[in-house]
Amino acid sequence: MEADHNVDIGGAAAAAAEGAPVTSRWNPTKEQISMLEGLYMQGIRTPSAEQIQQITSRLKAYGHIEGKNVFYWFQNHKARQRQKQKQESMAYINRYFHRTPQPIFAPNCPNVICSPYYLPQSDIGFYPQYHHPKVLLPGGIRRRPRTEKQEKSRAFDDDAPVHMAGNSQETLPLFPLHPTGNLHGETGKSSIGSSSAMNSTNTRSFSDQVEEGSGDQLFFDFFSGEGSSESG
Amino acid sequence: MEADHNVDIGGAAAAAAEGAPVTSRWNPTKEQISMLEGLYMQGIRTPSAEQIQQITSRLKAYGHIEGKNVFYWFQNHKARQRQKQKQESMAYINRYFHRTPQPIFAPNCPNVICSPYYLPQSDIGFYPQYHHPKVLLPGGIRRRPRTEKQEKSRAFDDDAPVHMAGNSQETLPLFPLHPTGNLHGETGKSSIGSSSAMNSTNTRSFSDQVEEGSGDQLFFDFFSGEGSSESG
DNA sequence: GCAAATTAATGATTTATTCAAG
DNA sequence: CTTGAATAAATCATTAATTTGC
Repeated sequence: MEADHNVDIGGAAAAAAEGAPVTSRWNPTKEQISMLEGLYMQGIRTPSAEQIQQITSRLKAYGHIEGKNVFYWFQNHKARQRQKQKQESMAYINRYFHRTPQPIFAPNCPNVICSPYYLPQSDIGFYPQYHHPKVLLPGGIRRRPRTEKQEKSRAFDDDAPVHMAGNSQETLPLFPLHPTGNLHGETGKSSIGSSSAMNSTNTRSFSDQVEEGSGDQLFFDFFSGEGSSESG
Repeated sequence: MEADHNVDIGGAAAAAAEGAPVTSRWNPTKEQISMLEGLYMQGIRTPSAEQIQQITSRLKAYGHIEGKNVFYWFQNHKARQRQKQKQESMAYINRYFHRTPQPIFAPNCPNVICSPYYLPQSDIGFYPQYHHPKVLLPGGIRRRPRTEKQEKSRAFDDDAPVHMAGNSQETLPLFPLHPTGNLHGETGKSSIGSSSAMNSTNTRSFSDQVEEGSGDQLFFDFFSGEGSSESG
């Protein structure tokens, strides 16, 4: 229970109120990036919810940040590192093919490029998370050593939020989760305020979502219909 | 700590108490599926957080269900419907090619298969959500009308859960969101009492969160190091 | 008829793509 | 061009159907 009073519970909202550029998207500070990279280098690839929370909490000291940002950062960083690696591999292999008389998959297994920059030195691969070296061939070979049994993966927490009743100091960012759901439309910006959405005009523009207006109509209508005559 | 009153308010927990197979994964009831399908047929493709919450609340009357289940259901259903349609389209085209002397793309535009099983009868395609016929050619044509401007899409709910403080009656499930991360882990475990679990025996099979053992070690170690001597 | 073995569905995760802000 | 954010596709894993042998 530290005096985290400044918890800018809602950086965006606060910023808006201040007149700042309502940062529509997270802008990581140097420190934040450093720390994130450090964590990544330590082998953290897909932080668990707990970890995300902790990371977020820590990083909040260096600027506004939410769980989702951490989540996305790792997601993107991982993907892009892999991408980079893939490209390099490809280049390497290409060069290899163009230069040498293809040893027909020599015993050396030249295709195992592993570790563009963070590979374990030898066997110290005991990261809490999974860190499969994962060769990443240019375009074929789809590895899937995940069939082990899966540590158990970290899934949702169910719908738990409700636990923390009145402690307002923390406001655990809960972090985003899910790719598409989302909230209440434009007001969203203010987010934290706890959410809400006082009016949610309508996000219907590009993808799906029914307009909240008539949408809900339909939505509820359906329920009314089914709800009453169902059970059979 | 807890007296294990097993508030079986949750389906899983209750089932466990009863002797049922601790269902490690959601098992929708007939009613739930019917309603979900109805909603889908109404055009709902990617329900917003609010919608998910409402749907979940309603469906709870027919059995245990959580926001994430609803979320996933739509995700999967959408994907699989599309998949199915694609296959059918392919089959159709294949047959077409094998039978007739390819009219060189006749004026009829035979490639527009649209609607394997739920197409509008003639022009009544005014679903609130997008209903792009979206031909779905076997393997090309990647539509992307999403380039509109994006109202801002409905993203996560940020850290919204905190809203309802002590009202234990509803406990709006906030809904899961996110594909992989998950949320506030620790406390989460006990979540609402709905699921989870009093002792973690049941859901833990796949649930989430590492046991925070060595993993956190590293994690914190880093922060200690960076955190203390970082700042610059 | 029932239980073990298979197969088919489908819930849940992860990875790859895509979009757009800075 | 970089990269945070969002969505879709691919995959994995568990549960319900279904089949098979007794």
